[in-house]
Amino acid sequence: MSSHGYPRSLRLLTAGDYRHVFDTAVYKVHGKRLMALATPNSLGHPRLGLIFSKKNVRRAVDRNRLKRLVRESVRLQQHRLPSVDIVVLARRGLHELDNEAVHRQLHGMWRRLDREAHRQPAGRSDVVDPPAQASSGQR
RNA sequence: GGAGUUGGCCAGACAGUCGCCGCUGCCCCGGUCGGUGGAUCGGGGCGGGGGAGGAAAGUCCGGGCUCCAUAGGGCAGAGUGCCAGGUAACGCCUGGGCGGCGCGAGCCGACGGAAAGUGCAGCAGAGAGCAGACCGCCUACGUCUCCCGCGGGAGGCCGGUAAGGGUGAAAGGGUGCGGUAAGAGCGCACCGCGCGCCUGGUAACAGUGCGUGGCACGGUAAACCCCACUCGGAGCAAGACCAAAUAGGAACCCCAUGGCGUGGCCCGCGUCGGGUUCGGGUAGGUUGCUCGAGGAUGACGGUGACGUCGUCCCUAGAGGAAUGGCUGUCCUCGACAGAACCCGGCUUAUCGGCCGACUCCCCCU
Repeated sequence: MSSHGYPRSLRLLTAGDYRHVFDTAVYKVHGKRLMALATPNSLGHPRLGLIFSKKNVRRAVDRNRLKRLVRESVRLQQHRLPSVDIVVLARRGLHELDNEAVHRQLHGMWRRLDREAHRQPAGRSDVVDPPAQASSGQR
């Protein structure tokens, strides 16, 4: 369990998972040309979803590169992150940043997210719903 | 050696480390079946091996595949457009013809029809379509006036003339001689052109070939149009299968002194018909999904595109979407750019490097 792998369980998989994060969105963290929405889950580890639209990042090569960077960052720092579902959104102009800059942005965002999660420990009803059931309730 | 044309190939390399997605070997755990050793499904660990492109792009053509439609034919619409071949097919490729560019190797061309019809052509210009007299040239014919040595001369009228100037993208063959008042295919020679024949060629087409016609039938068909040929529609979010929860439906059975839930049971409380089966079907999952008009190589046929046969090889298959992050070393300091059902093309983007043919120029022998 001390590994730094990136198995399927660390990802948001279904449209329902994404919907849940957007609907609740307890935490909101901004970086340079990046934004992350997050909401607590009861799984004991974070999960990541990515939304990099063609409108904001024009070329497929850049989209692939940037998504890899975000995943890599989450993979390496998964044990320092709180138990939340995160959706990272790209803003326009993100492709102009190089790998090092993106890594720095993400590092800072995770720290802020962690701090926020500790400041307002969401012990309310949000945590109780597992996202799988939340997705079914949205019809 | 320099300049250039053309065909093909490569797409930073290596090492360490941490990951991702298929495949595969062994081991472990769990479910089901079977039953000690097996089968199957799911998960995990440790090994092995594979993992973007020449354009993966634009989605501009052509197919395969899938579903829908379809007796046959026509119209409309769209597309293609020198000829022959190649191909599953094409708007692609090969060879040939014609025209243009280049000293050349080569390159470029929507390259059918304007003697079916309709239409269009700014400005300039006298005139632009069965043409036209602005300048110029001529005044022979007919006629009038004048002069004079009846011949002749000057001028006018009626005119003649497309050789020259000028306009234009384009002015109704060219050169020369004859001819004439001046001219003119008016006549002739040569060149060119049209038509018919002949010859060569599968054909497009070509020919110091033969005959014939004085000779435009102007341009535009990426204007309508005519002619010939081709084309049913939609797309992998195609399509197929499995299928929770909730609501609703159908059939059958049971019972309303009841059934169901709660509970070990009774009372109680809550609730109302209950149970079984079936089909449709949402979320979700599986499949379609990579062995194919496939590559490599050899032989044979063909000018070639390509075809036939033999041998060998298996080379991404994701799906919120893998093919990467970090570190180090080196060099020539790395462009354009990321598969999404699969092929054949075209077009566009692109740092550079390598190899093979060929052309021109210069130098040496």
